[in-house]
Amino acid sequence: MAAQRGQRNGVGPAAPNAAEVTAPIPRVAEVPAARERARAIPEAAVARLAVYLRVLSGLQEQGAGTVSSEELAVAAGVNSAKLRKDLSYIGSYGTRGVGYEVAVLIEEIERILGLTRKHSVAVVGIGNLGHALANYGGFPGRGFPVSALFDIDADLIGVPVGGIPVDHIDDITRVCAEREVSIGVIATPPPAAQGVCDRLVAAGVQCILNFAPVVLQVPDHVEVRKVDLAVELQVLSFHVARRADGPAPASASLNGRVDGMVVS
Amino acid sequence: MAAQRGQRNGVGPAAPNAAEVTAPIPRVAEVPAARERARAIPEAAVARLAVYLRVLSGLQEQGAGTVSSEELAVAAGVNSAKLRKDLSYIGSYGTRGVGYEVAVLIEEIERILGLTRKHSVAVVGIGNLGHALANYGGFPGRGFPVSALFDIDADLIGVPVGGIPVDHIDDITRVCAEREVSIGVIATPPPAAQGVCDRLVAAGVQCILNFAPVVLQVPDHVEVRKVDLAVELQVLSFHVARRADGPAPASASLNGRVDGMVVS
DNA sequence: CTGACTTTGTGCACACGTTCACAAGCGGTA
DNA sequence: TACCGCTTGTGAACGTGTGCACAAAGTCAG
Repeated sequence: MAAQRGQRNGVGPAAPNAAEVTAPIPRVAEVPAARERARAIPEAAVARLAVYLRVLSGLQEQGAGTVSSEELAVAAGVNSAKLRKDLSYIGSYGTRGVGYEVAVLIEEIERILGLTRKHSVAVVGIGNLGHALANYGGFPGRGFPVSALFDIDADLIGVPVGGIPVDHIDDITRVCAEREVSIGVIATPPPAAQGVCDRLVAAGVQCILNFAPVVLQVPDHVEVRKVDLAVELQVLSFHVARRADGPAPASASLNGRVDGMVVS
Repeated sequence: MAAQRGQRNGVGPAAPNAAEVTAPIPRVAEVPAARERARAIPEAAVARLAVYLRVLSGLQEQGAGTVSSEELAVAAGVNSAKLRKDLSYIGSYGTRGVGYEVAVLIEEIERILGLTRKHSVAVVGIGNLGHALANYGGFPGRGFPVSALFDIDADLIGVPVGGIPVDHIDDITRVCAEREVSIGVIATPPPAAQGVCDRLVAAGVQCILNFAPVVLQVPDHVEVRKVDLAVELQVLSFHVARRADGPAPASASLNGRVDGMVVS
């Protein structure tokens, strides 16, 4: 979340009945509004939009033309009111009494998430995880071509992984510039992470996805997201421990899931 | 955040002066406050506690005896007030005017996170990611021994990965029971995820870490956390796009990071 | 023993995110 | 055309989490 220093307009204690934000102008005037709107989307909502997008793609493949907020919400595992609010952040693309047109929604979410432009990804650290990431099919299929791989191990240099040859980390600046990499993924051992991060930043990468269990220091203009597997497990561990204490609320639980669908 | 249905005792506006943990006199009827307290720790704080724990381990290896909230906060990348509040959720283990004793803090955080007990982990889906997880050193070193691996591919069965032989997914119930697996990790292709999830639940697994881009349906008593790589990238993409619009705040940024530390 | 200094622990206020509930708006139907 | 039922979009209430600022509580020097 880094920055955020910017003072927000004095919304204060819930602007009583502030001038209707929707503006008197019919939503035809979308030019500045659409872009300006993006700044206001809560981080949490952005992450959910990505989930909706995936669900919508699935629906589209099944030939669905429209969906109601209720259907989509269930499929995405959220409350329908939240879903509608999330969608309202990007505009009004639904039809009352009917629902949302799948194709339109996909297009709009992709636009807001910036997926209309391809974002080249560079993966640094071609160990087990790096291999997995380089081969991960979910990336290129969704607008994130992995276009560069780096490592420091001489044995790996030049060897293609997932179709892309591994470059030496010393060439990171040049290669990233050449291939217009905008997102860097750090999958190195912890001690190397900050150094790699610095190099990525120097190479002009704007966003970093960090898998190393290290707190990265970056300039304000660089966005970092981290995925820490150990932390995830520890949070789960906490829940196990918490449950072990409480006298357990008897049965109750075991809700109405019935389908015994099994891996096929 | 699946469940949460349970009605919380009317803590309401901050229990006036919650009994001090160390005090032998639990003025609120209930039992050991320490356990009860666990229920009140915000999810976000739990995740940060895990981070503090990692930083503390590093400090301990460097021979540090005590740390102030300020030092620890900087190392963990958070605000010191937030850190103190997070620590206050687990008790009062600091000394005013001095700071926290590293060893004590480590012990207490581990206790709260339930790390004093080992949690066996089962990884399902031994593809690229599954391999990475099976070999990931961060798990066993921190109380999470990976003790079972499963896949549906006959060619993999019996082959040891990271020292553990792969079992067929059909044996999941038996093997998980034998090895007392409490945490399941799903690293299968999306279509297989829900089926695997159902089997894990049937096998008695209480918590699941899901890497498949699918919304899992589980009974209320099972805790699920998901890691979705595509979503992470899309959120980053959103930030890139957002930045591309705004007139860019000129330079400014580039804060005072100086150390040119580079991967060695 | 006293007083100055340091750092914790937390009350409070604010901002953010979630949920509810309902008016507005649209399609279908007679 | 006028009505009816359905679904969206959103104002407002609520709950949670964050950050500030300070009293309480301890150390250390003299």
